[in-house]
Amino acid sequence: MDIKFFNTLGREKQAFKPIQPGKAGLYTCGPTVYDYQHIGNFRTFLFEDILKRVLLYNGYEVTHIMNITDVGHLVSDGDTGEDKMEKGSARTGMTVWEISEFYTKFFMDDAKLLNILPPARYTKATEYIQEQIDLIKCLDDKGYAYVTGDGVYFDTSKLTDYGKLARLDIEGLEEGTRIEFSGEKKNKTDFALWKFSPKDTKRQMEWDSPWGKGFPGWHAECSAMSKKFLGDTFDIHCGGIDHIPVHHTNEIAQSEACNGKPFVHYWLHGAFLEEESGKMSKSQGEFLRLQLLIYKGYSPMDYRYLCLGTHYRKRLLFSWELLDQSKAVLGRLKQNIIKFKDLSDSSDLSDSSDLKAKYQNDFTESVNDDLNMPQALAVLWGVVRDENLNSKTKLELIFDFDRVLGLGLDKTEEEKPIDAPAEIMELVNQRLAAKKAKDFKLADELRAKVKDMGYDIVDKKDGTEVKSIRN
RNA sequence: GGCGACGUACCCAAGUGGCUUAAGGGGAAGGUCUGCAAAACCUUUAUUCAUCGGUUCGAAUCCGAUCGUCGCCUCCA
Repeated sequence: MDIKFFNTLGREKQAFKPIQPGKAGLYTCGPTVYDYQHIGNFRTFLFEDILKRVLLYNGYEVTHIMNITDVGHLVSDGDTGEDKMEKGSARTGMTVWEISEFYTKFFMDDAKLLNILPPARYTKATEYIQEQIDLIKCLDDKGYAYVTGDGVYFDTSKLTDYGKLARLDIEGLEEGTRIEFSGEKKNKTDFALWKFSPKDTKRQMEWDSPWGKGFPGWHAECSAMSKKFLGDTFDIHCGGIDHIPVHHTNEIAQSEACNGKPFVHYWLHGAFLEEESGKMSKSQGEFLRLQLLIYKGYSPMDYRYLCLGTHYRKRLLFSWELLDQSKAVLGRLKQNIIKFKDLSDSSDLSDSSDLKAKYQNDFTESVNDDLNMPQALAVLWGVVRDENLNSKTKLELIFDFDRVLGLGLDKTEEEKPIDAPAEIMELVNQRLAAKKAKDFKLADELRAKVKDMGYDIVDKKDGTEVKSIRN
């Protein structure tokens, strides 16, 4: 079955045709490790994870590269040479290298909690400086670069199709410009390939280059590292929707100018997670981290399910109410799985392999249609509710679907009754006695009392269980 | 100023010309079970897709206008 992707290049759904049969090269723009990643960042990483899982589900061998940007993102265009890493260093008192390590670790921990499959390789920008210099040299040799007082720039007027990905209206851009250009750039869209270290300050991160001491511009890394690990031309490149007009546009310019070949066949971009006040942004102070959700009693999987509920190209408005909904749904799904597990031994219905195949087909059709996860979830619920499927088959289908959903459903286990403190158990036993004596008034009072102390009493057929109340 | 996206029930959301006089989930209401709860299960919950006009045998889906919301053009997932 074909997989269809909405290709930003062309703005239409296209059937995926890999360069090498059965294989897919995938490059996804990773985090800039100058701060924590917020759940909005992770929405994009989750979308990319789903994409990769869909390719794997279809039997592709996926080579996935994700960069870690630990240098080179300038705070603003007219800045003083400080980049985000150096700025973070000044803020925290750590060296830039310590900062990089610190936030990279937090990023990877959160990614793991969200059940995001790790890439074949994480590539740190600072570990591939030579490759970036080689790229810039290549552009310089071919006449695409020029040197100014503060760096080496790419001359975008040398390309006839600059901005094709974003469908940039260069003239409109010029007219509507809100920022003043003080530098020596020849064109508004020209961008830095290499920035020189400021003369009066010693940067923590700087390298020698044929043009002078400094650091690479923030687009160079992706072009250089994708070339190294995936080749001049590869299959799929992803990122947030915000990367279309600048970062990805410039990557294309660099790579295609140097290599003389098309850079990427399919560009996929994820829409933003927004709050009531607009999009989540690190530069606007407070932001939501996964750890905060966990602190508030939500599971990382609750958030993953939340993201699954909306198509990746549609913007998503985050709210706690929405997260509550997701938590409720996932809880119900797991309850069902536990029920099916109990029933699956006593094969309640004869198998219906035709029906199973139909569901499998429906699911594949949904995820292969530009990652239509809301549709895929509807198929999942169809399986859960279908009276003509036996429990064993339902479980097989659910776990099969979870290879794409990544909700860790195969690890679903009944919440173990916990060992409550003795004082709680004492009250629980008193209630049980009251219940047996049919003194329900006292029993209910005792249950309320226990609840106030943070525990739930649940009566089961074969006894009473105590659970701690989270949140 | 330029570029672009979006507006489907109380909430989230799929569907983008006839298979759908609109999937799925949450919530709510009623029911089964239980001393009662909780959980689970069953039933019900949009003649209607921002508004107005047009195209068509046929539109939520195409075209136009209007209103509204938002993003980008500056670092950004």
